[in-house]
Amino acid sequence: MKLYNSMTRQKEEFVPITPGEVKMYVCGPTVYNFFHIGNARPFIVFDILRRYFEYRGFKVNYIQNFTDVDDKIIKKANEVGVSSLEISEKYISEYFKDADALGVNRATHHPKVTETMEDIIRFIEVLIDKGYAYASQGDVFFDSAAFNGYGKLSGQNIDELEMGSRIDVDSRKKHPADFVLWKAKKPGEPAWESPWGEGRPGWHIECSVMSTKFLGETIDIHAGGQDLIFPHHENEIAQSEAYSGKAYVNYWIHNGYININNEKMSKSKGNFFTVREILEEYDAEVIRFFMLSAHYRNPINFSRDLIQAAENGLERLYNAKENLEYYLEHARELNHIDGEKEIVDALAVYRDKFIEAMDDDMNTADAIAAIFELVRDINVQVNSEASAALVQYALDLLGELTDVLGFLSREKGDIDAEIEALIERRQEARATKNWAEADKIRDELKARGIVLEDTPQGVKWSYAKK
RNA sequence: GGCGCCAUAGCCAAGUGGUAAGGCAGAGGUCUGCAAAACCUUUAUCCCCAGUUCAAAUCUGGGUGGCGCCUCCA
Repeated sequence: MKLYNSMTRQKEEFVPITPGEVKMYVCGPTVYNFFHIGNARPFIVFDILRRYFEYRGFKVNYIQNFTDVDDKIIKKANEVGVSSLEISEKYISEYFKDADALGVNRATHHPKVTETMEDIIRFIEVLIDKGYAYASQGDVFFDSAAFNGYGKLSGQNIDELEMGSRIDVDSRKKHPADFVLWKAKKPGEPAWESPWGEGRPGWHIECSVMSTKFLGETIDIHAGGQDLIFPHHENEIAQSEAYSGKAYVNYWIHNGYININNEKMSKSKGNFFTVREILEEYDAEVIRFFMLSAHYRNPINFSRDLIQAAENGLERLYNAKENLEYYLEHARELNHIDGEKEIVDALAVYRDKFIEAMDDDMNTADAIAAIFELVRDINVQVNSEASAALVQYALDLLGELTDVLGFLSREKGDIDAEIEALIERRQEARATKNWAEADKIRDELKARGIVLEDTPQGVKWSYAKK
């Protein structure tokens, strides 16, 4: 499999540190609010990367942190008048509600900063001992000039950064690019005991520590949004490589933004939609489909029209699945597959196309195209005349591929007796060519969210779109 | 000022050297009591200019337009 590595700026063959295993870390949310569609992109996209690795037989150790100590959490807590711990715990549980709803699988571990404090302090002590960090009045700074690879990920030259052009530089810093590892306590802030007095960790140090703690000093993949490249990931590299003397990450993977009217969706601009509000209108799989219909590194513009188009596209996939299920129940001749081997072989080609696309830097757009081509072939070749064995094969193959992308997981379930009776009554009306009555019942069911379709084998029902 | 990304049909979007995947929307048709689903047909020479090459959407240079990072941000 090839992955685009932000460090080398090219696609590279993925070679895991340990054969058959993937150690990956994804920067998680700062929990002070509901997350928006833009935040959801890395969660979804890297969940797919993980699923794909698992599909290909890798064991994946997947770590995603919660930043539960942070300026914004403290600010929110003060506004609401509760402790910052109450805020962070609340939004961790809200995070899981939305992420679960989106079908994002839970990470192997979801470590929190508050649970990693001792490790963080020990890590900073090592950096000071090694001469990469210095303390000043209860704060600890990383000495960026002491680490000679600073800027290698972002391509920034340490002396050409416009440091201080937008915010004032702390006069205690030796170099403007130095960043804080530990912040001394200010009044009204949560704090932990440390060798430098009471305080709390800076933002960048936590990811270095948690990644090292759970995955080791060198890991396979570190992922996140492109906006984390500088300074967050750059700083992580400096901290971790200064600490261990080893390469921190083999493959840096960054997703593109979600835009609105061609501008980055962000909390500070206020041009965002929360996942919570979009889920009220659309099924979670529609959001997945929407995000995966473009390559993960390209920006996606968000709009209702595009979500609507995604919903329509997804429906085509569901129709194919439901038609197959219907054939399976109503197939006239079962279990002899004479003359069908060629069809089976033809369908299997789409699995190869799917894998080829995913192997190429997770090209989900091409992978989805392969699924659509599979569906076209299924619709042409597999019908009510097909053997049950062939129908089952097509259904399994479609399920296999869509599972990797998290589509088509919705099951129909059973229909209730009252609806069933109405369908029966309509069938009787149709038998006597009482079309007015039949159409009236069909309209009534549609109003109740049940869509009927007449097929040569009988009537097929499905749920109306959300 | 430094670093970087993008520009393909009405819309979305793959394709990164050999004469343009897929989806949505639209039009026509087949099937159907009607509808739906499905199938068939139909819609592009790839922002502009110059260059390299037998051959470029794909490489190089120069434009134009848009976006991002350099402060917290997925």
